Amino acid sequence: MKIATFNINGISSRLSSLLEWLAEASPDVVCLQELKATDWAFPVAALREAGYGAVWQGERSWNGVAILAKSMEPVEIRRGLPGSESDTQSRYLEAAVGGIIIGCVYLPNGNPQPGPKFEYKLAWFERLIAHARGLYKSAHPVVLAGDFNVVPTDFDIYNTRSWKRDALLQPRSREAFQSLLSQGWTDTLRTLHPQEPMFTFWDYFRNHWQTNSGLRIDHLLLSAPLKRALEKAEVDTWVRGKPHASDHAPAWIELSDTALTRMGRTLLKGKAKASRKRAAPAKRKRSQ
DNA sequence: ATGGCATATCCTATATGA
Repeated sequence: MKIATFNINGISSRLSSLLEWLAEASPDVVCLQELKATDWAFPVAALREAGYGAVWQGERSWNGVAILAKSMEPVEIRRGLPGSESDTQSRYLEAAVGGIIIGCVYLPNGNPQPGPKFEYKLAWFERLIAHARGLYKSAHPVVLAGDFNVVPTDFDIYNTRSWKRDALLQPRSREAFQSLLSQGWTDTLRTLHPQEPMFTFWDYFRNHWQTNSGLRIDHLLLSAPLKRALEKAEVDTWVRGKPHASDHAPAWIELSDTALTRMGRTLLKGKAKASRKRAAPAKRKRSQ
């Protein structure tokens, strides 16, 4: 199973390149961020024609997240994080696809910092960390994928010189990301490529794409049951090189289907065992 | 400290992104 994340930077003006990438890469699941479109402007018909079911949470002008699934309809679990009912920004969407929980994340950018936008970023991050803890502990197979707007280390950027003051590199942003990982999540791109930067974003300025001056800010994280299934983690950099491209490239992982099948059986067994355990004391009580 | 570019919208201007 191939799972991807792609900050599309405007789905309306990028629809043709999205369809081209879907046809070429054929991912099973896609997390999209920065739709920059209202719910009713989401191109559900074009995506269905391309073979993808979708759930989405749009917003006028900014933000917006979606989860696509090949030949399936993702089953929506939640939109928005717990504890942010008054937050109107569309930044988190969660759905089940083929027995896996997919969390699509668009973390606030946080610039300029310091300031209220940076505080909003950190507060949002705390809510994500709290929700992720529950997901991880649930022992479900979970993938958290999206634009986290954090450059985890200096190795994840071409050069820190002009970015030192940026919200993406601040110690507090990095601490929050490490705190999330410390729950046990696997940072897939870094785990499978410890020696390569693996950039996912190149800004539109100063020929940064042409000089490969990028940042790694799009991440795919795995919960414990999926770790053994991880086979590949890559970035489709060719998409960034196309004319009229998003400033992000799609990043994706490949999970072994045989490992997923095995994992499914183990999880079912575990559930059966757990329900027997729950049933056992009740029986004893009744017989007493 | 600013700008370089790109997207969106209440569009000969402004907010936001990272």
